[in-house]
Amino acid sequence: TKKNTKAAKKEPENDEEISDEIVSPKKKTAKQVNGSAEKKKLLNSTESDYNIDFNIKKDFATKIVTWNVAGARSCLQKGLVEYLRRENADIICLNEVKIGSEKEIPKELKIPEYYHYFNIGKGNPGVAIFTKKKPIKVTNDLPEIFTNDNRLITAEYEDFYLVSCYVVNAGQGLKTLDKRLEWNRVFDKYIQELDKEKPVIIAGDLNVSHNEIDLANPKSNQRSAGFTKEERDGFTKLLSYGFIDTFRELYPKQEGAYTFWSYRFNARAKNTGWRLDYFVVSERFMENVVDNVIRTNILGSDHCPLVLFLN
Amino acid sequence: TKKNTKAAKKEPENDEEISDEIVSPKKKTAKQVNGSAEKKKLLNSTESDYNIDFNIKKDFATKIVTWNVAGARSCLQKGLVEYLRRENADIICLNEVKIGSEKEIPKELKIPEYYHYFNIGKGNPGVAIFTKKKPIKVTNDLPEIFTNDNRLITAEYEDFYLVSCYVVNAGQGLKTLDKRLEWNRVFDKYIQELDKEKPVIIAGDLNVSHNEIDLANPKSNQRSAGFTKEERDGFTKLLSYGFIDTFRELYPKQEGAYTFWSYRFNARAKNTGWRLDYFVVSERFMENVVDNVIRTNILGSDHCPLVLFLN
DNA sequence: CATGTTAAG
DNA sequence: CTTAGCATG
Repeated sequence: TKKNTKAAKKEPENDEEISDEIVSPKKKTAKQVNGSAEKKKLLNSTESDYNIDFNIKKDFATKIVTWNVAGARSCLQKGLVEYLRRENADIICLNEVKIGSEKEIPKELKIPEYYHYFNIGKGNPGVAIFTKKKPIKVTNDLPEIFTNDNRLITAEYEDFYLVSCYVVNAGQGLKTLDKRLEWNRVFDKYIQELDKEKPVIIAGDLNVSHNEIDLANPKSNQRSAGFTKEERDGFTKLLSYGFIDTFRELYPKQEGAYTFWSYRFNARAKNTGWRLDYFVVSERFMENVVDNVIRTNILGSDHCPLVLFLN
Repeated sequence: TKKNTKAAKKEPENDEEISDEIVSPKKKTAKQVNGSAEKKKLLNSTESDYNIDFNIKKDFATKIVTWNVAGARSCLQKGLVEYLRRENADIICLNEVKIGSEKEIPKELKIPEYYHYFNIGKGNPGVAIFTKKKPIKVTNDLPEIFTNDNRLITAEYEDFYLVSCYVVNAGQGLKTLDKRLEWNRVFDKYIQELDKEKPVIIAGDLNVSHNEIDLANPKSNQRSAGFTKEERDGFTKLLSYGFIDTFRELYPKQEGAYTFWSYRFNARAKNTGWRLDYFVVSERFMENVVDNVIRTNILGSDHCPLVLFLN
């Protein structure tokens, strides 16, 4: 095992130089200046974040990051690329990129050293995978249904399938709970099919907090999207097919560990959050999992990134 | 003739103190304004703007300002109130305030010392009049048609009617030219009715450049909204009923005098503008007009303010 | 290119 | 509260 010391790859899709600048100072109007001042002071880092793996004691060979960026173009202005460069993961899974077409993808997002796969479409959440190693195969969305939802990318590697996804949100007043449950059925079936061939790593925003420990206000959210019995049971069912929620496996009693905080009500400062983003892996793959870290203080979205360390 | 030396009014709708920092509550003559050393430097002012009436040689009793603010809440962030306090007009006409309801009006907009009249509605341009002297009567919109368009306010004073309006834009591809021409018909009729009783001052964005001298690129805009033959003839027709375009009357040969510049193409820096905003007055009232100044370097909107000085 | 609006989260 | 989309200018 080595400590993330891969040789520099040749640039696969982009021949730009990597800029030393932190943020390219895009011209702004007077009104934007206020906002940008806050963004500018490296937006999403603290000193302790700088050595980003300072708390990872064990060796690891592979690092995977997943982040619901809630609009990649906005997140870009808040330091997305600088964070990703610092994280230097082998595989980057982004969701809710909210980019409607290929030609709207800012070129800065296509970080050199990575192959870039986007599954995007107008009005849809959109997901992306950036990967240093070229996958054997990459496919978009589910095979039967929701095939134009731009919610899921499957990347097949030598030793596993990586399924990065943004699961259907049950919506205000649970108005899309039915669609969500239909998604669960098709998704579970799809995952099980993959699992017959190779271990599966599911990464992304599963839009559910599994248990009371996974959100700040379980009592008042019994009928809120993300904590209904139906959604929670759906997550239990997924695990029952032979999968493990890596974070909870590693930190079974850890309270206050969330990955999402509403932009409203100053929720992040008060840590009134939800754990909605996960790495879920095939049981037999758990032995390869070294750690799963929630990057709580990386800003730029209403979600924070999660990192999975593999040996 | 007095020099803008009205007795201090009692505060009509708001009991806040008027800050000495911005404008002394005591009225000043134009000369005193010139001599006073105000400290607050505004985002949208230049040194020569600071003594805002420096170029008005004659005495005046009344000052009226009209400004298409292109969103009053945005303009507020860019110094709208500071400018208005500095201008210290007797009557302020704002259009395109783009505020959908009374409760969305920021309280800072309700400048003490003025009575405030808003004609606003969801999705409509919206207009407002602030006035130090309470009008005899204030009415909204045209009497027959477009009565819910929130485009026009009529304030009746002792000596004149003031009609502040935002005229229908003929639209991209002239798709609302018909509506515009229908507006012209009803508007002309309305103005003529008022003119039978008292002189009329029309103030606002008339959404037309009358002649080639009134825009930077007349040749290429023959079929653009604001410079079609139909709209130009409409303006000629309005004048034919006995009205005068005060700016052109005072400065018949002045080129490059515009009141609007597209936000696009760096138009303002290049002065590729249009004269779309006017004071148009009854012929018999012209003797009361001292000057009409275009405040070219007041920023905050894609239009600039216009000031009418009356004796 | 900017504003306010909407729908989604 | 924030984003991206849209319609209007």
